[in-house]
Amino acid sequence: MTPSGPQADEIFRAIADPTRRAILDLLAERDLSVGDVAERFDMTRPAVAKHLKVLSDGGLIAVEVRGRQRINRLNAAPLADVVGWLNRFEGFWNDKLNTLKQEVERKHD
Amino acid sequence: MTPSGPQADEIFRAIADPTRRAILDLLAERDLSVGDVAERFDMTRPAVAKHLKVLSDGGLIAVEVRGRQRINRLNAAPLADVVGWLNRFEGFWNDKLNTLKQEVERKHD
DNA sequence: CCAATATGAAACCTTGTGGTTTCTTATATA
DNA sequence: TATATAAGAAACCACAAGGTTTCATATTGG
Repeated sequence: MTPSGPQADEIFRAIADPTRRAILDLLAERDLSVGDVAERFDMTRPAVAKHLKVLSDGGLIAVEVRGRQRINRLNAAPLADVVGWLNRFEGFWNDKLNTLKQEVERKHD
Repeated sequence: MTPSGPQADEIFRAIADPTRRAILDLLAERDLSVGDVAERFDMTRPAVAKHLKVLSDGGLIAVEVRGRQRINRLNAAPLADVVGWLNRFEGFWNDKLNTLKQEVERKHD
């Protein structure tokens, strides 16, 4: 059972693209207008605007219209779905880490 | 700064597709051959095989050749990269959760 | 050895995705 | 009010992605 609904797909899709992950990283530091974001990437503003749209579709950013510019603000809450999905694998990499730890400890005897 | 290297992209890409996430969910329960996996989806075996390839490229499954069948085993370790990337947003949704908690507590007064 | 089985591989199709350019619209400001 | 600026919208393009069908190959079991 994968996270609920069509929303999850949009979130996973949103973070699948490296540019979009980088945008989220930027917005984690400060709110930025579309143009501000576009300035920091080697691509045109419309391209960046599309990425912002995808992020918005995933609910990962909120857009505040301020005069003629749109300020994009990070909304990390939906990422909790990703964390939730990852949680079910925690046992697996804990097992791995435990195995590793045990091996290290055995070598230290 | 997004997770390091081209590997991260492959991991994020691998988990972006709902079918592939479902496959990982399956493999979390037991190891399965290609055919075993394909049986549980409404698509042809080659299609499933391609998904398994993507998962393998991301290092998320290990394939053990056993006679004429390939047994796919989950390897969740690379998902730690995703967790690592998500960690930087922890402050954000903790803030959110805290806000929520405070509101609930205020209402309970 | 022969037939069935499990899979890989290649060719192909349709749609989605990430990007561009160009044009329009709305808001600030000199 | 005329002009700069910020952004949305639409048309277009190349390539990646997800799927199919068909064929080839290796192993297993009678």
